[in-house]
Amino acid sequence: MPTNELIKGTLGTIILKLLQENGKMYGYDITRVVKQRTDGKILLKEGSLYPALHKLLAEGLVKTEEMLIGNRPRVYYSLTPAGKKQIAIRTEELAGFMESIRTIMGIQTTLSHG
Amino acid sequence: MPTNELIKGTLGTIILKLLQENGKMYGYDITRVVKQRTDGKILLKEGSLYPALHKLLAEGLVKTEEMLIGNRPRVYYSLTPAGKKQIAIRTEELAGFMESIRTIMGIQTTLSHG
DNA sequence: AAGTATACATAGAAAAACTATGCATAGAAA
DNA sequence: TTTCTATGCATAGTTTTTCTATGTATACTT
Repeated sequence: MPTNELIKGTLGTIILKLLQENGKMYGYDITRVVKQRTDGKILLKEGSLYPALHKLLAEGLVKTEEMLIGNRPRVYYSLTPAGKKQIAIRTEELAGFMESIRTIMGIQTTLSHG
Repeated sequence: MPTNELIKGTLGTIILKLLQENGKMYGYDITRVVKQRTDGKILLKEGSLYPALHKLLAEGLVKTEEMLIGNRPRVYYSLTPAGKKQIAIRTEELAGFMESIRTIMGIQTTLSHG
């Protein structure tokens, strides 16, 4: 029950969200998207990513589909129904947590308003 | 070098920020302020708080001042010059990280604009 | 031929927060 | 007066997460 635990499990939530957007993705793909979307600020390591994916799989939140591209194996991940449900829950949890942190820290969000 | 590590160390940053605002605080005090400011969403446990305070102390970012209230010991923490410098650095780091997460997750911030 | 990018994986280390204790004072409720 | 709750500090040990460091292998580029 991660009521607290100051944000742990963020990576799992990020992965679920990306799968929701893109339908199916494979590991290497995810690292690139995260890197690109964060201007290189968040660099996922294989040692973080693959265990996180395996955990989501064990939890039944994602499923896999293996295929060969040429001679190279590739494992696509996509959401299960349970995974789809989890996204709303986790996103809200994460948003709420970040809102709390912002309240404490007095952090302003970068806004282009017009 | 916590370039990545998905937000670990947030607690230390929170503590520094609260000390900056309030000048000096003691442990139990901090748990109450955090609870209050986050509407009970973040509940610091002693097992998290005191080790975090001790670590900040060991890093030279805070200093202590012990006193007795009646017969009860109380340990006040306040910022050292090094601690004051750290706040800007860590706050920016945390803000940048949260901005990245928001970008990935597509989280909207609650705004009252007019 | 060598280097870089792609692609998956795991073992072991490190860090952070947690649970569960322990001790003790103080005030309120029963 | 006893018990419960709040205050106040502390640590030992566990769990979780991410990391570093490897290992294997294909594919493309130079």
